[in-house]
Amino acid sequence: MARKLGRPRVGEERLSRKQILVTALRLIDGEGIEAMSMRRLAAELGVDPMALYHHLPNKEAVLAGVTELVFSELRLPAQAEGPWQQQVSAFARAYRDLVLAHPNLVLHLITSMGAGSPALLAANEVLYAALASAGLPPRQIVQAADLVVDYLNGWALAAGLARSKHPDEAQGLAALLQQYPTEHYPTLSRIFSNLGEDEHPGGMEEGLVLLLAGIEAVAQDVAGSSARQQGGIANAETTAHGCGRKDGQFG
Amino acid sequence: MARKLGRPRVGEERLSRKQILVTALRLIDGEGIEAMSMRRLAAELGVDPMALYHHLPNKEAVLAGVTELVFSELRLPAQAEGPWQQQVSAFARAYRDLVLAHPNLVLHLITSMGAGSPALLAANEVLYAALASAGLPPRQIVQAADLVVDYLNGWALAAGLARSKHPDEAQGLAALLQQYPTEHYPTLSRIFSNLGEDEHPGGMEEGLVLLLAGIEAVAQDVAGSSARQQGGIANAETTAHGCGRKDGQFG
DNA sequence: ACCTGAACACCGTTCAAGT
DNA sequence: ACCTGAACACCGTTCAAGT
Repeated sequence: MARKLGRPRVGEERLSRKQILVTALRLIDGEGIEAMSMRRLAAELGVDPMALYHHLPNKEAVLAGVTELVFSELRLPAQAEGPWQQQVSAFARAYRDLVLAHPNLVLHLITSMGAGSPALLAANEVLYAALASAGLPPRQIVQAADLVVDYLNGWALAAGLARSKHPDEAQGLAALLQQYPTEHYPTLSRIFSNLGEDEHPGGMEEGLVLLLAGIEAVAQDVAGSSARQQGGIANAETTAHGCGRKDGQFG
Repeated sequence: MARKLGRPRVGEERLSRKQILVTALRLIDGEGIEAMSMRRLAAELGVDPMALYHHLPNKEAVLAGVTELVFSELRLPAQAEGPWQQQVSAFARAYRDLVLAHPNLVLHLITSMGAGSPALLAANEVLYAALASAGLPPRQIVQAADLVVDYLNGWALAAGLARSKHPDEAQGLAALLQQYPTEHYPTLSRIFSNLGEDEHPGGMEEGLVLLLAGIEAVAQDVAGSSARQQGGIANAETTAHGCGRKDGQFG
């Protein structure tokens, strides 16, 4: 706070990349993603806006750095402990906790799942190892991992948005439905009226269990007949659907 | 193009809400979401920027209107035709086609799935009707629908981003992996090296099939023993996992 | 009613200048 | 090297004025 101008002496630099990112994250967590402007961030640090550009090339880099910072906090489970379903569940919980700790960053978190930071590759290593221990062949491992990641991102999006918006805006389907006569959307009306008040699911586990059951069905299918040609989940479709039709519009 | 000033005569208004939204969508599809500024949009319409505010209250309303416009194009399948798995698949394909037709809008599409436009309630009506015809009780219908929607949004996000970014940026996990020695991420390296070049899944159907298998497992479970207490997917966990442990950290 | 134009309070970023 | 300050080219939006 003392010095006002000029180059600081060695050891007393006022800024660092890390410090900028930590402050940016605090700003985002506290006031939302739109509050994080370069000028506002600089003000928060008590510094000229342009000083930031000596540590990070642009705003996009700041947001990428913040996202990387958060991902580095991912508390991955120890590998290969317990049944593969529990490994996947533990992975999912770690990701969920990360998102719920920083709901205002959710859009950046989920859009960065495909990026290449080491923290992310480490996370994928854990997920793939869990699925590999289920006995799936490579192609199905990738399919199952994509399924898990896509689901987690979709769930995180919904949960993050619900947390970062004002509670009055976060209307569920049930609430929206009450603005219309019941005969307008008969199935929705029937289902939600037959649902207890506190019976709404909403958690991540419920969906994950269904999803694991689906993966397991394929795993058993593969184990039961390892000599099927070209393997693949097309077999699962036949098995699971009970009707072998492969839709022509697909793909 | 002829008149320059003042109030237009009746019947020759230069602007309409619909026209603004259509132009905004064209701009987004053609040049990306960040190209859609109020000033740019006005220029595209050959009009003063402030003219827009007589038809829409602010930029957020423009984006919401564009999103609603796109959702109104959702080509929902006819209800209750064929087995429920095909109904869900048809619903999923309709949503996928919508996203792939407007990849630059993907973030707004997936964040609006929870909003309350009539088009969206109609879509949910179809999805819930399909799941209801699977014989699931209300609570599991909601769980399964959430699962499907979350997965579709997660998939749409990944697919939309891949399409709207430059192809060189859209690196898959396999490409990123090659920057590291194989012993760094042994499972990932093993799996992707055992995967044929054109064997990468990536489509929406593969995951959906796994997911439907999981729902079906629960549906059979419910049908097979309808007298189980409080029903619910906890049963599916026991059945599917083959290990009755309910993780304490869950929830 | 509908469009205009100036103005306000913001942005991200470049560039030349300070120490 | 690191920070500053003015400047540029944008934003979204308000407000008073035109017809």
